[in-house]
Amino acid sequence: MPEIINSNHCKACIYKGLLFGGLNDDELNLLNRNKKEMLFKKGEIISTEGQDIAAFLYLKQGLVKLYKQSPNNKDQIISIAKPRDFISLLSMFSLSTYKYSISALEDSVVCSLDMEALKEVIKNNGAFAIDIMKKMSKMYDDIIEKRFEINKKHLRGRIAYILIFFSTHIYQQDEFELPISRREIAELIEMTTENVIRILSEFRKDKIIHIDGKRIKLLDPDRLESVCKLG
Amino acid sequence: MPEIINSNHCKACIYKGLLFGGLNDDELNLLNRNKKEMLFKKGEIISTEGQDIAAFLYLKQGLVKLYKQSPNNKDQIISIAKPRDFISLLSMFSLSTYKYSISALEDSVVCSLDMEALKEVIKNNGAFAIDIMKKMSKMYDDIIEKRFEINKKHLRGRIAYILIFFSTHIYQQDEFELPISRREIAELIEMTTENVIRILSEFRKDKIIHIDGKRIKLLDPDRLESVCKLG
DNA sequence: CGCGGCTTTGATGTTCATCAAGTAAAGTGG
DNA sequence: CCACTTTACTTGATGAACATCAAAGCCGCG
Repeated sequence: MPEIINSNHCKACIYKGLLFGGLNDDELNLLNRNKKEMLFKKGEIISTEGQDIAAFLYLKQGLVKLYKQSPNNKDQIISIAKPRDFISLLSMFSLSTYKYSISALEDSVVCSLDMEALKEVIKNNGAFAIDIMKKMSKMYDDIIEKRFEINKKHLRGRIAYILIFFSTHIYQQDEFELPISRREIAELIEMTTENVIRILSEFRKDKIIHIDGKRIKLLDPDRLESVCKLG
Repeated sequence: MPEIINSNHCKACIYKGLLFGGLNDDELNLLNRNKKEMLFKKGEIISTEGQDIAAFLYLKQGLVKLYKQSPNNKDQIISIAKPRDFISLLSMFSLSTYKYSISALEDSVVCSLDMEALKEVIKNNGAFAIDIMKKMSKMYDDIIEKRFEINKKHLRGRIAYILIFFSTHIYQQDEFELPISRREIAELIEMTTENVIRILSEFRKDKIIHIDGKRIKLLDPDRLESVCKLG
């Protein structure tokens, strides 16, 4: 169960400019009315596919995964979302239920707005509607493009890709703690857990990376980059 | 070069209800002003990725493919669109240029609306904005879901899938003319041309289908269905 | 007529999933 | 706190699935 935490009025939110910069006071008041800010502990589920959509969510802090559940314990991770991402955007206009599940990979702070209120604002503010569409479109395009990129690559290229992804886009550091298990890596880049491990070991033997459990250090980012491109 | 053909006023369009049912006369007049209806011959390119987005397109007749071009002659087909599909929806809110290329697989009639006019209508009509979002969201979700489904399958399953797709969703018949080459099938379901041919031949030998060039007849749809599920 | 694109089949080798088996780490209940 | 169970991680061996290479026939088009 997430902990509800105190929060500012939307008007004073530091993230307002992300999407709500063009709204007037009335609109912000409407959004603020049923607003909640919640802290999800690592591992907690934020929403489950099939559930009724009640809230529009965005991530203020932490890291989450969007995924589809599969029967035989083989989930499919669609995407990793980071702070400032609108994590319920993909389900927003589905027929009433969430298309994907979301869970916290790290302790995460999520801001939750009432979906009906948001739709009300969209209806009355066309410029805002277009902003939402742009965000939605970009998020979808990124997912599709990433999928194709990953599928084109061989396994070594995929692992390189995902290491660069975490290093460059998530942590902005050469050394970091992997937020997901080997198995989740497999679910994200469509291969088996065994091969994730095998190839990480190869990279270690080749002195491209250093591994200590979940702690990864990129020793030779250039070579990793070239494996990503060519593999 | 497409041929411009005469067309009704939007108000009288038989496809109005698809998306424009809730618009008033002023809005329909605005959309109608720069409207064009065009006939593209089989093989003609309707739009190219990277081009400036000027028009909102929908397909009245025919069949088209949406695809991404790749350097070494290996395109990636994203999706096949059929009449009543809004084929420029995916690019609509990208930063000014088309994300995908579109070309005609069969002689196709495309209705082209001025994109700026359409955005104007969106801005002033929130309910319409939401309708567009729903359509957009569904189109993207379908693409993503289809991608995952295809990638999970073995090659035989993929071929079965695509045969069922054409038979059920496009032609509604057991016998039909494939609108795309073996190579395009490969580009659509991510395998090599040789294997497309090989597996079609296997299906022929197994008496699951009958092949005469591009003409396909499903002899045993049930078995095909089960190959699709299990393969 | 010849050239290029599409189709077809066979042979070959690579990539990868699967199976098996074992160690380490982490949660669970008495 | 320790025995117990489960889950995560790791490595090797094996075979299946698949891409690649090669060669040839076919057809339409300039």
